[in-house]
Amino acid sequence: MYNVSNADGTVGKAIQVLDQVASFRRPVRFSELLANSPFPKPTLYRLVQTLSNQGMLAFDPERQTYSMGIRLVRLAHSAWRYSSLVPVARPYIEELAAKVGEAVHLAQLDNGHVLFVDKCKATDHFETLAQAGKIAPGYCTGVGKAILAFMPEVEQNRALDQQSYTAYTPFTLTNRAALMTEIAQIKEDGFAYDREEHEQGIISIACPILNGQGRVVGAVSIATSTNRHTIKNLEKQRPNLMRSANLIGAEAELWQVPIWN
Amino acid sequence: MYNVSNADGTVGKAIQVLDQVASFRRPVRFSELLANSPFPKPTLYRLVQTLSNQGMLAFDPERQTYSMGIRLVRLAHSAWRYSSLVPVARPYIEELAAKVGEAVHLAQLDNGHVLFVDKCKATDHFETLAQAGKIAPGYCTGVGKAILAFMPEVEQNRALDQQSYTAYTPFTLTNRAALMTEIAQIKEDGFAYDREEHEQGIISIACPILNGQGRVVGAVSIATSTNRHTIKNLEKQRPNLMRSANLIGAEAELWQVPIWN
DNA sequence: TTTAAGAGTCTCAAATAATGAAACTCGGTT
DNA sequence: AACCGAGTTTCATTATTTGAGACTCTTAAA
Repeated sequence: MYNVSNADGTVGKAIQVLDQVASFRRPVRFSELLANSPFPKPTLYRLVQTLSNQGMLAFDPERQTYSMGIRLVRLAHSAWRYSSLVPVARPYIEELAAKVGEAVHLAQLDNGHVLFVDKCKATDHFETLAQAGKIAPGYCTGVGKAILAFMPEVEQNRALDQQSYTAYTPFTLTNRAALMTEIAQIKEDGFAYDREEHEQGIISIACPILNGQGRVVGAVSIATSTNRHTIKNLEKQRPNLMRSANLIGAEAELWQVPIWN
Repeated sequence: MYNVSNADGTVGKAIQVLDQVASFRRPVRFSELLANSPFPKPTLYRLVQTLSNQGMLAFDPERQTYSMGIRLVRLAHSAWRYSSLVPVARPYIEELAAKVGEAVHLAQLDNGHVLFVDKCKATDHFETLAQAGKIAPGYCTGVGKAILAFMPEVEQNRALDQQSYTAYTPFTLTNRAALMTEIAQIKEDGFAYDREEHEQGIISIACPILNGQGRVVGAVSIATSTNRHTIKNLEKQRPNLMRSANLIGAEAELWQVPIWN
């Protein structure tokens, strides 16, 4: 797990600023950044300048706002294309999506965050991009819970503490204790369910992807709506889902083992 | 246009390293990086360490290789979602794709590079892995030439020098002079064509997206295959394409004007 | 087994870049 | 005219970065 807390040097600080800008999810003024920044004014100012120079941030001189730079998209393309689970998992999740006729999600870990990295819908193919890189809440999604359940205990504890436990729906687990019970069950069972916990009407079944050392590297899920299916129905997909997860895990093993977590 | 050449401080160097790792398009060893690095061994070493700590690079201890870190995907999501042309252009390119029944591409500039940022297919499952963030060659794609043609002269000159002029197909324009002639034509005409210059059998018509100040901020194209259409056919789409480009340009204006170039 | 070579890691004094309090500029108020 | 807040710049101080070289460890050859 990488270490965000003790910023290593200037580079660490710069990345911290990137994170901060990203957290606003909109163009943001310097003073807004300054207000929640640990850095003194000139320091922050220079960081933002440097990042803008480099295209990691984009400065709008008209409105005097900063937003995330387009250069990140170029860099991330490489990450996504060559060093995520995606290149390995693509064929398997496509196959799975075709077989079950429902949306299949692929997620992996980034510093305790569950990150959607790919998505295949049986019919349409293009919401994918909109979703790649999106953060999935760990405590109320199928992939999130599957990954959490199989994380090493120390990291799991840390991750459990970091969850917001916001009640998105009446079914959301809204405290750590409830989630821990659920997670124990998932670990025993090998599968996680999202019972409309994140969005009303949306359910899913998820399975962790383990590498050869039994370390969790991600999760796959089949998502559908309550109009079309029930949890009972989804359970029938367990063999298919597990098979895909195992194949991905096995191949990820052979292929590469970056430290994602 | 941001300034990559004169690295600003440590942060600039770190980003330079990110670019270098990205350029390999595969996991890369420290010594490989060192071989083409302007930095002395310990300096490069510490930079990769820091970047790995921060999740901007991923280190595989098994193989001792570095690849792009998954954290970039998370950061880029914000860029893509909140500060690219995509959120503004999405509805228009979807509409256009539906209307013409062909693939529609959206590209914008990143430091002289033409970057695909979105793509809508009408229906089909053509083999197109996620393209977002992919660099399009400027000199042999529709969107590339459209953008190049409308760039301010100084930047255009620089960009023209940076092209590789590799002959992907027999139709590729393989030198600056040929491209300049073409570009003059495009500027007059308002439209650019890709006549199988990048890939045999693939043609497209592209139109620049101009903001209120007449500055080019991106381009839209309709791409198809020679099996289905001819350039003559594509010409009929000029009104549709132009209308979409204008709408996007107008809205981008109102919305935000980050410096992308 | 020894020696050599190469890749990766670490050290430490010197060089440099980052720091931040304070001061300045520039619109827009009061 | 004085004030205010946001953004920018200055400059002496401080802390980080730097990189030649030395060290370790693994692998390969003698």
